[in-house]
Amino acid sequence: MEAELINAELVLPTHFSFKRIQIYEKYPKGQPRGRWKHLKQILQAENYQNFPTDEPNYVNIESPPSMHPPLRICGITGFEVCASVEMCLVLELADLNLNGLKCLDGGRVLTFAQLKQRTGSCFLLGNVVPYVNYMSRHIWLKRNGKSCRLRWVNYLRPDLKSGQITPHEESIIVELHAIWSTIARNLPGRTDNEIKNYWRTHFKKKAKLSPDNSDKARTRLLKRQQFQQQLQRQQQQIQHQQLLQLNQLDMKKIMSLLHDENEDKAPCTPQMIRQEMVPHAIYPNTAEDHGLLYHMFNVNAAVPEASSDDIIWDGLWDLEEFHGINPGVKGSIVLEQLYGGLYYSLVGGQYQLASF
DNA sequence: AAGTGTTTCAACCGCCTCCTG
DNA sequence: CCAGGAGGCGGTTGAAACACT
Repeated sequence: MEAELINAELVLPTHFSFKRIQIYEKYPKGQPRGRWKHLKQILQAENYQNFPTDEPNYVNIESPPSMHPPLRICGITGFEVCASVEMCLVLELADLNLNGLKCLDGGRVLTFAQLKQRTGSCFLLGNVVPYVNYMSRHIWLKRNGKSCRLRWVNYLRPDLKSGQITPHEESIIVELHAIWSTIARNLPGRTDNEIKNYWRTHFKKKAKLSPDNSDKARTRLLKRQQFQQQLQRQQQQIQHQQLLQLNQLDMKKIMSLLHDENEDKAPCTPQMIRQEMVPHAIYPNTAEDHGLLYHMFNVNAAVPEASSDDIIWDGLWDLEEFHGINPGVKGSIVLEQLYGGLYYSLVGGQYQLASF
């Protein structure tokens, strides 16, 4: 195994820059400018090609977010990393050992794209610790988990929205500018980096040209505060209504689960309830999951494309700020909202259902 | 076609907070 | 309580892409 690993390293360069892949072709003699492809175009094209296993390209140098052992909750699925079924599945499929030093796919380096193909989902890759460690240690040494994660979040995430910023999105950016992460949370599929860049490109120059006197600044601040207060009020109202509905709908199921727990004498953890009630991996930043969860809250209602409802709906995901809950544990937050007045408390090593 | 200025945007940097052991 | 690490966040950089002459 080790010998084959060394062979793979000889084939592959020691380090890839995310940006400089075509640098040697820059402005060749006799070639017109303007023929360079945007990185997005390169990626798109490569997605439809079958590269040899050990041939590096823009697709297979992707890395999923780092998932180091101290992190208990998967940043992608919201589930506990150790308890993840997907983890076992991926490890089995990728034929990895836990040290991450075993060469993949019968001695050849398995690319990210191939792993993605095998598992069938990008979501599962959030848990492939050995794969990331292997890659970072042996091939792309100058990338750490943080830079890979950043690339995933800002660029590779499957639920990222492409295309122009819509007027609706623009209005939110204008209202809330300079708090990029908040804006990003309110605009599904957009990253804070993208919004930041958009602001700098489209508005900063204008702001410089027209002198921003104190009155204007004050008005904007006031407007911003009003907007946030309005948002908060709407969120609270909607949350209250939804919780009332859900309490009625789900109480039976919760009681039956608790009943089962007593029957089987097995501990009923939040994860089990979560799996029972919400069989899909909850990661509400995808359009699909937004749709799913929207229907959970709004039976018989259509998912809005991009309306003021987006703000209200997305605001639900910011509720951890109100409750002071760990922002990484989104799956749990959903459940705490779902069950309204009910929550789980850890008493004497056992989870107990209680009410607020 | 070639040169030059401008815009776009992926990635990096450094500080901060939070979590874990 | 403390130290160390991971991740969040806003500011910044600089190469690629684009626009204009």
